[in-house]
Amino acid sequence: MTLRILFDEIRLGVKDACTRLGYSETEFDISEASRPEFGDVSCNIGFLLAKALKKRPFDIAQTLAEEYKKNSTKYVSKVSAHNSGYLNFVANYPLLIPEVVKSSLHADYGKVNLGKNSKMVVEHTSVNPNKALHVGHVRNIIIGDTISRILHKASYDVSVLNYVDDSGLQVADIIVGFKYGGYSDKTPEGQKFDHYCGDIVYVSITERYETDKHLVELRSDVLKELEEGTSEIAKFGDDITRRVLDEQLKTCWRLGATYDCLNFESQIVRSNLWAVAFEKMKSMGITTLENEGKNMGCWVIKAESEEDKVLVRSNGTATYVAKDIPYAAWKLGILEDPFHYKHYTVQKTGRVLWQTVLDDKETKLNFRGDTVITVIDSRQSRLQKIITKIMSDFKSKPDSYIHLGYESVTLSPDTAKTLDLDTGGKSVQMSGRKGLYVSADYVLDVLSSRTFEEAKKRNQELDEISLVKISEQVAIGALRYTMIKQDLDKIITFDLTESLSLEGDTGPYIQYAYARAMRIVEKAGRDPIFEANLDEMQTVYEKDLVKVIGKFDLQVEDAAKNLSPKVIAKYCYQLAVSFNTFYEHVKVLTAESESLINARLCLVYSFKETLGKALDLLGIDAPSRM
RNA sequence: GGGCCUGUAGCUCAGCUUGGACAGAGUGCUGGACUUCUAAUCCAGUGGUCAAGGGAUCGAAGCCCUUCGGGCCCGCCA
Repeated sequence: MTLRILFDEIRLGVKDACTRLGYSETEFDISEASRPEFGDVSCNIGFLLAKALKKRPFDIAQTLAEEYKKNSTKYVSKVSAHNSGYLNFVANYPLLIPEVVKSSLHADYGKVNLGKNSKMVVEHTSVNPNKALHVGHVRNIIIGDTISRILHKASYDVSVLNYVDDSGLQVADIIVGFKYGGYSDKTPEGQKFDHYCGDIVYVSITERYETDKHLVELRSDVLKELEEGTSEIAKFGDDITRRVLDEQLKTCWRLGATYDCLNFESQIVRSNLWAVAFEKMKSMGITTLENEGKNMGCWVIKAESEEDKVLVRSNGTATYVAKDIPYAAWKLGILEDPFHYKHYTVQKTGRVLWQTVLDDKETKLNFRGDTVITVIDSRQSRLQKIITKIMSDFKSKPDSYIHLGYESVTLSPDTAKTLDLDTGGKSVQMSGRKGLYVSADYVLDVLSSRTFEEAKKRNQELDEISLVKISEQVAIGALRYTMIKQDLDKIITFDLTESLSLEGDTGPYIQYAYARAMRIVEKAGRDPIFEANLDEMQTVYEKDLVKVIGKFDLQVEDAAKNLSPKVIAKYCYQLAVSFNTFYEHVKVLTAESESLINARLCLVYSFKETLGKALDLLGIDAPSRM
């Protein structure tokens, strides 16, 4: 069982007491007590009934406390009214402790049945395949990957998609660079191909557009050829794109993210999906042909209180938003699926990665969902709002298409300075085109070597291979945690120096708590006996740890319902704090009695199992040493 | 001009969805704890007119309104 049962019991008990006292039915809150001296659980019903009953909240709480005691309770050991008016409850720990500890050992501890196995699609990453990933992309990847892990834990059947815009302007840019700009398409010695394309080719060709207008014209031609997909240039483009994509995916995998399917824009363009979606919009009256004004000859979408949005230009071509509509409709299963699916690779976790193809000899699979979450930064909110509206019209059901937006990652003044940019003390938006960014690989490498030094200092007997493994796990833990612990609508100012901090509210702090627990379990040299009596654990440190362990599923539910990955980050931190406090104040292996040693060992075991599962939702490895 | 987001301790942020008990962390600074299950830890101290003003409420950091500061978006570009 978990704390949920305790909450439910109290809710029911209070309700019964109200009924018996003849109080009118009221929606009241059962919540964790804000301070330990108030007990474990609090109820605000006194305040809510005060007006109707014309009594002080405290008097009501007191009457209810007396009434509550009349019925037998299982998980509550004490009920009392507080001066403030709250009704407070103390948990029955001798019962709670063993039940929480035992539940936490189950493989699917923390699982909640929110999704009831309904199909959910999460799309994230979706970086133009012409450059290496930078820390801004990392935020997208981590949010998307974490949310898909959480939704899976909440019993959704999740498919993860990565949209590859292989026929867009940014790809055209580097193709121009290779074909007409004099850049070799050979990967330079000691460099990843994605870095070479982004750092050198993309940035310098963009610069040259300023002075060489002929290159700009060539780009338009290349773009057209990429969309048509038949020419020599298009084949060359396809080859380049896939080389970059392969390198990008290595970084994603390094970060711990995996996917189910790669969706190529070029295939959506060639699949006729757009024509089908366009006809549907026309017949539903979603888009109209403008006969006058500045948008004359265009198909537009009318929006309340905002400018009309052009979908189809007067020359008949589709705009950027328009291209997203058939894909969104495809994801929701609204349009017939024109794709077949080809094996791309098997990822490290064993998860198979597929790719869309238009070759009907390949397999037919289903990567679509009843609900679709698209992770895109909030600068795209306006366009995403349009898509959301069209999808709810298509589905005649709101909320099936969800844009999960997040604020951008900017560079701190100090970090900008390392890129030779003086921002005058302000943080600055990253820009791939201007070459103003910090790459994900670079951050991970720096972090990894920093954590390697730390790990080596502490574990001199460990060999190089183990140390490298630990430092990589810790580096990724550190990066993933900073990207997820903050609310989605807060800007993250990335500072290279600060990102190396491994103390306090960080990923490594949490991982360290896990490693400490593992050491105790190892050194104990025996398995805990969970059937034994655990009553001897009576300190606040033990009780608090049990309480935190016991609310894992409530946190998963909260995170999934609100699509808020930080909830799990905060929970992991809380678990770690609770354990470290316990660790510093009570002894496990040298406790007073054999039975107490066993009891605490059970608790430590329960903690590390729970933290391991919670960290897994964040995609952070739990190292047994560090 | 319109739309979205944001303003809480020196700094970075929780808390706001669902109003209630002295507003919490981390970091910084000051001091303390390693012959002990790993000090990437713990303990204590320091630090806040919750941007400002108004409103409804018995009660507001939270709800409503106004104002001010900061960021982003508003192309027949992608």
